[in-house]
Amino acid sequence: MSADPADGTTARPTVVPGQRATRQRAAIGDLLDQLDDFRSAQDIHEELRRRGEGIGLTTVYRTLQALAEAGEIDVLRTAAGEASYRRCSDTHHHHLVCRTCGRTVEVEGPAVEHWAEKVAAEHGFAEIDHTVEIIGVCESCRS
Amino acid sequence: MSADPADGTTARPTVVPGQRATRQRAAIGDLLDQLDDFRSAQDIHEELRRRGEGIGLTTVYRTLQALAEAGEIDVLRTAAGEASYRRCSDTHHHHLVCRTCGRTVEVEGPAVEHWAEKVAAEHGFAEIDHTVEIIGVCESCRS
DNA sequence: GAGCTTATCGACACCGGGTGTCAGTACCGG
DNA sequence: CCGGTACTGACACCCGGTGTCGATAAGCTC
Ligand SMILES: [Mn+2]
Ligand SMILES: [Mn+2]
Ligand SMILES: [Zn+2]
Ligand SMILES: [Zn+2]
Repeated sequence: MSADPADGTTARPTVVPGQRATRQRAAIGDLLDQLDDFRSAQDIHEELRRRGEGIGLTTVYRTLQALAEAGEIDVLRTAAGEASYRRCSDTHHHHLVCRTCGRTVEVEGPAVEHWAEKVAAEHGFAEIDHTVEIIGVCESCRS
Repeated sequence: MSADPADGTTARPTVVPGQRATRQRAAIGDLLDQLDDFRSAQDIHEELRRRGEGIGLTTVYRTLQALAEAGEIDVLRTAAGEASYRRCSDTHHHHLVCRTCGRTVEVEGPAVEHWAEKVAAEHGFAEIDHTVEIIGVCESCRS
């Protein structure tokens, strides 16, 4: 989970040169490790304050964005258009989310990946990116 | 394309009882028929005004939403979180969109549909819905 | 450890897409 | 042609998110 020892081989830009390790960033990182479904910036800010962390909402917004941009966490938009974040495994995957409780399962499928690339190529599109999310109601929410 | 004759079999609630046909709705519908990539409510409003239609932005927002909710048009969210609309074919499909010019191609694939259902079932999820969008750069935008 | 440079923080003003309100308008069934 | 009511749209407002900028504090140097 930590990073950047003296070896220059692992190109994990976890700590971009010039990036500082602050109490606030640590707090956000720790919290993300504990949560396991997608949460909005405001949720996270609220939870941190509840736990007694002094931290500003602006900081939470920007830190989450930076983490997302760095690929350390995943973002997805709720139906309302709000961004929500979650620390995921670092392999490519998609999400199966419960629309009631928010429970999230990481899923993957070569079938989709191939399909996406094939379809794009057939239409002359390049530099492809794709979003695939499945939303439904989980087992426990149905009882 | 039209609907609701006297037969009670086709449950196509295109014109919900109590819904009125107004000049504004007609104008929006006509414009949507002419455009063929995703446009925001503001784009559509602007274009209508340019063409001399007197119409309020609020009306455009609400009409597009209603059309989307009725399944008559598709919605998708831009990277900026803005909703954009397009009249599509009425069969289930997904989109291949150019991130430069917005050119849109409807695509479909049984492979993805099956995959989504299988994955959901495996994890005990029901009442599944899914979003699949492919974004890239189209051929002409690359030259 | 002190000093210094500079990334970061965060209160606050602000932005912009979208929504609630409500008085005025115009469909449309009778 | 009329009346009831769905619809319209100007306007105030909501709210997630961003720009600003003085205060703060990492972390490197000596
Ligand atoms: Mn994929
Ligand atoms: Mn599908
Ligand atoms: Zn659930
Ligand atoms: Zn293009």
